[in-house]
Amino acid sequence: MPARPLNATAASLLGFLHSGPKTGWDLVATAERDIGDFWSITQSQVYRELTAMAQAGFVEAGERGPRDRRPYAITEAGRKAFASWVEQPPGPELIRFPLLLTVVFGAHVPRGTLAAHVARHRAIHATRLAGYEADRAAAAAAPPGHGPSAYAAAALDFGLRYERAVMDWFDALPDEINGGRAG
Amino acid sequence: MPARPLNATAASLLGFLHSGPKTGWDLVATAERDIGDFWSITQSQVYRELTAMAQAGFVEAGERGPRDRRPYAITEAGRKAFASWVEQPPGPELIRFPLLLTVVFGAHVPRGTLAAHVARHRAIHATRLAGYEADRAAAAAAPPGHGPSAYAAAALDFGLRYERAVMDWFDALPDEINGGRAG
DNA sequence: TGGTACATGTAACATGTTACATGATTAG
DNA sequence: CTAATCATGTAACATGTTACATGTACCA
Repeated sequence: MPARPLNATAASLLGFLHSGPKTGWDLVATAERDIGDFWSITQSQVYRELTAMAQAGFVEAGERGPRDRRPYAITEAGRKAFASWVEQPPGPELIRFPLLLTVVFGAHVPRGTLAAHVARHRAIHATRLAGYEADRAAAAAAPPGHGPSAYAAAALDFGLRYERAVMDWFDALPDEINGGRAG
Repeated sequence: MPARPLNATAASLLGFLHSGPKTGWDLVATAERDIGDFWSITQSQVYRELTAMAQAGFVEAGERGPRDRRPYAITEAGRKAFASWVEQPPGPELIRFPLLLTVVFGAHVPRGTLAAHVARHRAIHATRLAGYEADRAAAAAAPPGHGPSAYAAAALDFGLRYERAVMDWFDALPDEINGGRAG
């Protein structure tokens, strides 16, 4: 129980547990929905962190319910750990964009290949942007007080602006990268 | 020598080696400069990958020079491995933005703390954006044929658009997140 | 002659990914 | 009855991070 400082993944699980006990499964779904666009977490990690945090006394497992559901609740120690995590300055953001790697090494990539990769990703981003726009429209249409919080809205706004920037970038790409039809 | 498919980090080292032999140290510096903004690599990893790729026959170590410099050259097998890596569709991009985590859990974060974190990151991004803008200006001023390649320019353009989007996002943040002066 | 930048490497550990094993419950 | 979904968990491995140990060459 050496109370090592939390990592961001563990901290976000504690964050979600502030609104009541949740099972590992619930946490996976919640994380995917609420922070998945800028902080991905796998199921495997969730169970691992939950076990470790139970050890450390930051969460407590409840009785198993139907289908073996096992709810975890945040403890006082967990709240404290979260509170002190939150005081630490957040680390720098990390972007890993494999497509850009391919672009940078474009001189060593067959033209058609590069163009195909670019086109594929452009389509993915177009879909994602459309999804965010739908989310925003839904949020705007929600009855007052029932839409997402300002915090969730800010996260969505980030996603929206990011995806728009990416689309603009795709659209500004020169033919060498974007247009080539030759092999 | 089971010719496992390359990971993106190893592949980018091979990418850099296309322009001639380099030492681990050189590769760290090159990677930092050319792809560091969207693909970070540590020194430790470079030496590890280099050792593994030498084992696999993708690179060959040359004679040690002054200061124990040990240049690695890409081999034919290495070129092939790179070529087939490049044909694989690039994976999805990964963004890990700890500040956004703090924002999403804003309801459980003291107002002043949140505002301070936001302000700190805004400053960081402002600096980074200014740096990119200077890079672009320098590139534009370079004598014809001596500026960065279209590929490098595309990568810079991404960085520029990304940072602008982030700044716009900061500027659009509501007072609850941005403005709070109270604890 | 002393500090800084260069240069390689290892060890230990943290985090993330993939794949699998197992079983319960629900809906059609 | 059976397929899909819910649900937990483990194992093995890949990748990334941090810290340290060691020594060289250059410059003031």
